[in-house]
Amino acid sequence: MSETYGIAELAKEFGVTTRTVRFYEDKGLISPTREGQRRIYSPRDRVRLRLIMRGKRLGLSLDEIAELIDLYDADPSEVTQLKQFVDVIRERKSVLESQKKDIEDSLSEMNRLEKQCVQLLSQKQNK
Amino acid sequence: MSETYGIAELAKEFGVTTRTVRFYEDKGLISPTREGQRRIYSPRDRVRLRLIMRGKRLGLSLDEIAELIDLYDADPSEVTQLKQFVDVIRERKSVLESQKKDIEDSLSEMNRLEKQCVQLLSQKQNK
DNA sequence: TCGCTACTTTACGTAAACGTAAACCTCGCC
DNA sequence: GGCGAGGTTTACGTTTACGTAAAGTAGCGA
Repeated sequence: MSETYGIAELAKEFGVTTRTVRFYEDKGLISPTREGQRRIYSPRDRVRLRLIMRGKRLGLSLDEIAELIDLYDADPSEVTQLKQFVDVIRERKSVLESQKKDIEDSLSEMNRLEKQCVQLLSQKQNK
Repeated sequence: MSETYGIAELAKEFGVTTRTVRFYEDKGLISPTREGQRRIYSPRDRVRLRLIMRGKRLGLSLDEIAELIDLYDADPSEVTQLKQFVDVIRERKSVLESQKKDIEDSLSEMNRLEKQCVQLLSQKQNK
């Protein structure tokens, strides 16, 4: 029998409120079962929450995140579907690549700034 | 004498509406000069717009972007300020690093999915 | 002088992603 | 059997980042 989680437990683990977790359910991002009226979360729900959080860190909207999660779940049988599927994946990849470039540019600027500061500091300290 | 730009011109270049450009001015992110009542944008404003767009692609809020732009502009004279400055930069760097990791994870998942699809496709095609 | 185009201010509207408050279960414990 | 902790639904409130409409202005060509 596999592990289950309560709402407070998951909320705490991911650093959000229970309201947020319920909100994601409203949006169809997770679908816990019920035990009476209480929500019971499966490991699968937990994985989804992890995906949601990563999406948010990358600046995606909940709608975009939903589409991505569907990507993981989908199981395209038709060849046509499969081809569309590949297109979506490549689309997504190119977005990620350009985002990666943005980050690398930002990082090298930050490194430059840091270097300047450290140098300035050593100058001021040594006089 | 250096180049200037009109609002429609810049809006078009960055793929946003003029409303958006004015909104950023409202938020203090850019400050064009005026020629009569019309806004005149400098190359500096243009650079800032570029920074704003990159920030948005990385999922930052306009407030966060404002802070980052201040980072570039700031010219800390005091040693104490300089040290704080370095702290802020390192903070920012660590956020970027973890974002980079998220992206790389996403990318490898996409690659895995793509591979699966392509393989499935070739199976179906060859039967 | 008219009319067009591009720009302006003012202001109300909206979608997303929750926050917050109210009022109601229900389970375990003293 | 009361009650406190933790969960639930319902619903209105809030912030961010603009959209959109109205009404005015300024320059420019016919």
